[in-house]
Amino acid sequence: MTTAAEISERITESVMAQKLAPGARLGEQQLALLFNCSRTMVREALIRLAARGIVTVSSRRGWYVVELSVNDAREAFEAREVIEMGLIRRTQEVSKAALKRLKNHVARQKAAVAGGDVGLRSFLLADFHVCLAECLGNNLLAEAVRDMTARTILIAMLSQSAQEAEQSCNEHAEIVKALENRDFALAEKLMQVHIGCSQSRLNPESSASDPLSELRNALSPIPPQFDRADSKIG
Amino acid sequence: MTTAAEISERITESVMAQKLAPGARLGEQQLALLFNCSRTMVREALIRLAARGIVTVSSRRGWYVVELSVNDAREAFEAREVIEMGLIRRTQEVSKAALKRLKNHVARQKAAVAGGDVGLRSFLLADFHVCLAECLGNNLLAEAVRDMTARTILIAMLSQSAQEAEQSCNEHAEIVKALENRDFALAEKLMQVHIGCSQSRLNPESSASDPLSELRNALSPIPPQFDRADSKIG
DNA sequence: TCTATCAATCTTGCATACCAGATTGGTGCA
DNA sequence: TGCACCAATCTGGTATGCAAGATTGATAGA
Repeated sequence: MTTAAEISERITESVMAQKLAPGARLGEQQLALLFNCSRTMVREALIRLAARGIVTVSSRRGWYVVELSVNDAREAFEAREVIEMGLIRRTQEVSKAALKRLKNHVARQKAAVAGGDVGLRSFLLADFHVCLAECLGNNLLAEAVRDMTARTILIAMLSQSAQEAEQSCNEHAEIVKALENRDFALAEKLMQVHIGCSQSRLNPESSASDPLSELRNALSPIPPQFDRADSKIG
Repeated sequence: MTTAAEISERITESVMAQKLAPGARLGEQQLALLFNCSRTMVREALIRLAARGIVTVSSRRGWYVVELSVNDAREAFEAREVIEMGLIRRTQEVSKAALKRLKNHVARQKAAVAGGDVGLRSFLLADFHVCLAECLGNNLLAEAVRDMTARTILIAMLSQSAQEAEQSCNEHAEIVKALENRDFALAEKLMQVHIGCSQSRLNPESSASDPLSELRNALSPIPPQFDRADSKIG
């Protein structure tokens, strides 16, 4: 059996690892089978995730990973900027232990980027921000950052390229370095640029509030050079 | 019947109105009776509230309004400062409609302070901060502010005096005025002082993580001048 | 051939029943 | 009198069952 907490954690992590796309269906019965538990447990997990803005339920139709509107997207990025920059701004010192933890985290990110496990890479790059909030001494805001980071991932679903991931990772390293040098103004500025970058990489036509977005995207016309001539089918 | 959303809203509002003290018991059966619905609905509401940090459950003992530790208290106030100051800082303009709404809200606060309804007064003074976040254009952060404001209320349970309420209200008015004058730096500073004030008014011996706090408080020795001689009982 | 209607099926909504741990009050023994 | 043990009861934990809305596919009529 699996507890509701475990189920919701697994789902959150899968979202952060980009293993669950926006709009993905989360059937109660399916999940109950998968986690070998009753629908009650699954429902409890989904209700929690709904309260955190990760999933939504459409009455008697099903549970789905949220699909954010462009305004939702703006709010999520703004929220992260406000919280993460604000946390750095009011920091006066970062403990040795915290710095060590952060450096360690960046090292793991580097390894994941080099290793090529896209899921792990995506998760760690997002989790860094949660880790940072914890290291700056506020678990309450760290939880908020977790939810909001998950949301921003659900927008930027255009899977990050290896190159972009490496840049992200480097920016994280620079932020930690600035914190170590007690140059908090720089750290704050770096964070602003870092979050701004993710946001600017957004594909403005993607997702949005259009319930057909997924289909539209999947069925978009194929460029000539990849046409049937090069396909094995047909 | 009552829906889970309504139940959780009612409980949140009661907390904000200081009608539910930290540590207050929320029995499933009791609530089901009160709201004329099944325990399932009540549980759903409580699970949501738990995800938002308003209530906790002690296994097979019961649900309770959260009692925050001193560190939780620090984090909650810090979180509010970060979010609310950050939101103001990045504001470049407040729409006419938003200003009107804010002024209207302050007027309602004034009326409540004058009127003497302690519950309504407490609720409105807290709700102002949620309203402000909404007016500054971020509903996601507004929801976060709601939860965190509720938490700070659960710390400062030493019911605010009428005088303090009036001061709070005046500070809100000043913040709105600064926003109207586009003096966002001033507004940010005023907000910092305002939140700092609530925090500094904390009674350091209150609540904390002591499970006996409520009893301890209720059974604290009675000062001589209010002793049995003046009591009708005995 | 196209469309409108209906039935079968799938999925959540909600209540209830039963289980197990925690608490409390009582009882008997030292 | 005080303590330890036990049983009754209270409370949440979990599963299950049935109801009802939504969807989909089939069928019959135009």
